[in-house]
Amino acid sequence: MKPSLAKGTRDFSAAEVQKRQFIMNILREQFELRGYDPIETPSFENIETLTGKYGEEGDRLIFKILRSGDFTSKIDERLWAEKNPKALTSKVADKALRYDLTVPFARYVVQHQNELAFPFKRYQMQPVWRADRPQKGRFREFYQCDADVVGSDSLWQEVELIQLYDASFTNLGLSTTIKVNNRKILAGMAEVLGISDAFVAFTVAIDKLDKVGVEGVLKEMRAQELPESAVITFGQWLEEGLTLERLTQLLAESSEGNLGLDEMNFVLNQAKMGLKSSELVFDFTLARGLNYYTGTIFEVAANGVSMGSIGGGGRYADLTSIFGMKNTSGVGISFGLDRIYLCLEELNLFPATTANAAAVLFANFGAVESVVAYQWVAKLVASGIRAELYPDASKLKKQFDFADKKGIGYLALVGTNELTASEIPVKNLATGEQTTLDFEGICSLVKGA
RNA sequence: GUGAUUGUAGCUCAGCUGGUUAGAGCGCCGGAUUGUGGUUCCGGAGGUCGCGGGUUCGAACCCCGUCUUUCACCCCA
Repeated sequence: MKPSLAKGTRDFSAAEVQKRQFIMNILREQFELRGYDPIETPSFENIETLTGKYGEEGDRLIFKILRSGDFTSKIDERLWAEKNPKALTSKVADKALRYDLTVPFARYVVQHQNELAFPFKRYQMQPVWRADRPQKGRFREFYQCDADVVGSDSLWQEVELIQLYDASFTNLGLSTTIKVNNRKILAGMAEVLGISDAFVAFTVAIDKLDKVGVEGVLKEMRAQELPESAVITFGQWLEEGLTLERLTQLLAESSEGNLGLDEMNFVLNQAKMGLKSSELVFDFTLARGLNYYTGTIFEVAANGVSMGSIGGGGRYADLTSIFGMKNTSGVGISFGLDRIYLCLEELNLFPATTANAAAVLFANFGAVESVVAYQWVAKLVASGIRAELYPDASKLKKQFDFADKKGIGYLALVGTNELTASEIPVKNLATGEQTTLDFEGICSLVKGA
C-alpha cells in the first residue's frame, strides 16, 4: 500500500496549522467584537437539504455519500435500465457533504428558531467540500469562515459586514478591493431589456465582462439565445459605460431596479466611511452564481496577487422559507481561509513563526544523568515552560539536529559534572551562546524568548 | 463536466532516435570525533521508473486505459 492523498486534499504540517490559526484568530476576534457567536453544524446533511440551493452547476459539485447496506435493493429494474443519474442519486445516496456554510446555517436557524434571539448573528469556521477539479487556490476540501445575520432586513447589516471585511483584512495586512452590487439592479436591467425570464443566462454573460470584454459578453448573450434587440441595447449601454448615475436613468421604469439602486447608494455611502485599507467599489458586472442571493452581493479580491476571490457573500431574502420559515431575511459573508493563506504566503505577510523558540530540550547523556535531567524537565513544565528530555542517550549531534529540526530554542546539558549542581549550562541554539544558569535563570531566559 | 499537462530514490531533477546490473545533488544511516551541532572527508542503505494492459527479440522511453499533478474553460472560496 503506497500512501497517497485523495484528489484535491492536503495534509497540514505543524507550521502550516499555526499559520492557519494565526488567520483564524484574527477573524474570530473581529467576529466576536461585533457580536457574532460561534456555532458548528455537521459535516454532512440529508441530501435534500443541500440539493437545489446552489444552481445546476452547484448541485453537480456536491459530494454525495453512498447509502450503507444493500442500496441496490431499493432500485427497481426499470429505473436501473434508464441509467438516469439524477433519478438514481436519491436511491443510491441519502446524505451529502456540506457545500458551503450558508445553507446548513439556514437549516439551523429554522430548526432552532424558538431558542434564538433575532436578529441572530453567528460565525462558523469549518471545512466544506466540492467535487471540483483542483486548480491554483482551488481544492476539494477547504475552510470557509462565515459571518451571517438572519432576521433583519436592515441595510446596516450590509454596512457592518463591509466594515468587518475591511477590519479583518487590514489586521491581516492584506490590501483588498471589495466589490459590491445588488441583484435587484441586475434584475432591473433584465426587466428593462425584456429578458427577465432569462435572468440567469444574462448574469452569467455579464459576469464575464472584465475577462472577455464587451464583444465577448455580447457573444455570450447570443450563445445563450437572448433576443437580438436586447443584445444590441445592452451593447450600447456597455459602450456608454454603466455608472450608478447612468443606471438611475436607464432603470427609471423598473421599480425593482430603483429599489436596488437606492439600497446600493445607502450601502456605499454609509460603508465607505471609516474604511481602513480596503477599496470599496460598485461593480455592475458582479453577479455571483449562487441561486439564493436576492439583494446586495459582495466579492473581495486581494490586490497584488493573481488569485480568485478570497471572500464573497450577499443578501438572501428568503433562504429560510425553503425550510418553512417565511419572511426572514439574512445576509452574510464568507472568508476563504485557504486562499487568504496563499495570498499571505505569496506576499510574505505571515509574522516570523517562532512557536517553539520558547522551549528547552534536555540532552540525554545516559541512565544516571537522564534521571536528574528529567527532574529539571518536570520542574520547568510545572512552571509552565515548554521542556522535554531527549529520550535516548544518542550522540549529541543527533540531539542537536533534533532540536534544530523542531525549532526548539534552547538546549540544556546535564552531564556528570552537573548531577548535583544547582546551575547547568544552557545553550541558545540560534546564536550558539552558552550560559550557566540556575532554575530561575532558565525560566526568565526562556520566557524572554 | 470539456481540453491540455505531469508522474523516475525521502526531496529536486538527469536519463540521447526503445538496447546490458536506472544516475546526480540534497537528505538519511554509520565512521573520522565516547560532553557541545550546523564545516570537511570516508563508507552505506534506499527505486515494482504512478498503476494495469498492449506493441516489440527487448519498454522509464512507443500505444491504450486508469489514477495523480498542474493549467485553461465551466464554476467558484
